[in-house]
Amino acid sequence: MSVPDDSLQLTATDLRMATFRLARRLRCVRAVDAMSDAQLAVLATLRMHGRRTITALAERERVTAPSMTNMVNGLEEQGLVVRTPDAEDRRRVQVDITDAGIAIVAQTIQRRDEALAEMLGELDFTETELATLREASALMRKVVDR
Amino acid sequence: MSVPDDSLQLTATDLRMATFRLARRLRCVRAVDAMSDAQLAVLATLRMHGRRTITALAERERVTAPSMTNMVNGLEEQGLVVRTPDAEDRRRVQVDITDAGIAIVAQTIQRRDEALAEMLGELDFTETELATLREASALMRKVVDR
DNA sequence: TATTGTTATACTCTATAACTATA
DNA sequence: TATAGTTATAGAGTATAACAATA
Repeated sequence: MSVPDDSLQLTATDLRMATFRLARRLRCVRAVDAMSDAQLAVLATLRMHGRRTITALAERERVTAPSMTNMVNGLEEQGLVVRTPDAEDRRRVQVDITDAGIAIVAQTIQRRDEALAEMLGELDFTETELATLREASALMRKVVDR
Repeated sequence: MSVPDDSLQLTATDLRMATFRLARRLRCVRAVDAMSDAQLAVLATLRMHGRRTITALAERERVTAPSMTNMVNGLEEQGLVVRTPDAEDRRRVQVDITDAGIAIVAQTIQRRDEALAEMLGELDFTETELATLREASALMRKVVDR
């Protein structure tokens, strides 16, 4: 190994604390107050990866199929997704995000980014500090995607 | 202002995405699988800041007083917190974390840090990259605490 | 009167078990 | 038989409204 375990542990502790606190702070910024994190996560998945079956969505969100059925019911009632029967395998149901659903995800992301950008701006960070945050972001995504 | 809006917005978007993904990944690591995020957050607050009234806990966790009453009931049934009537103001109830509650918070934090340290180790990050993550963590905490 | 906490009630998200329809 | 999805039912966490006890 190239670095001592101490460096890894210290870095992990710092990063864990900072990540949870910032996520918690940003999570409460939404396009629609009534929208739950669970619903928003389903919409974000559909927006990024396109139509998915109930089972595929349940696996991705790590919930059971009945839970996903329930959640898709709620989203469909709000007009944010639509169910389409699968032509090839008639047991399956494809779930698509609607334009209204896309708009809510886009607006939530925009609000969070604006809120965070404003926080960064208020602290008068230097270009060097902002660059550090961007480099760290790239490293964090490597950790998640590894 | 010292830096262009573009830098702020780009940094905010990178950091928002990385933060949410890493938090989501680490959130599923717990000492006890049956423990919810909400319960864990209450325990962590009590461990860090000491005894608190129901109202103070509700404000800190941004939930209503009835919700906090409900959650404290659940934690008390599990022996993780205890209610103590306030001697000075008998309307109040002080909530204290027990040794069992402290142990669960400590174990969860340790598991998450170990999981993250292992992820960092597997990617063979350099000392420079680890330092970038620690610097970014400090900046993120400044954002949250500002 | 105002504040602190609880109870009553309801809605959402979660689960497991049992069911239907299809492969 | 196995798979995809739904329904039935239950528990946890959330809310608002109404209440009791205390300040």
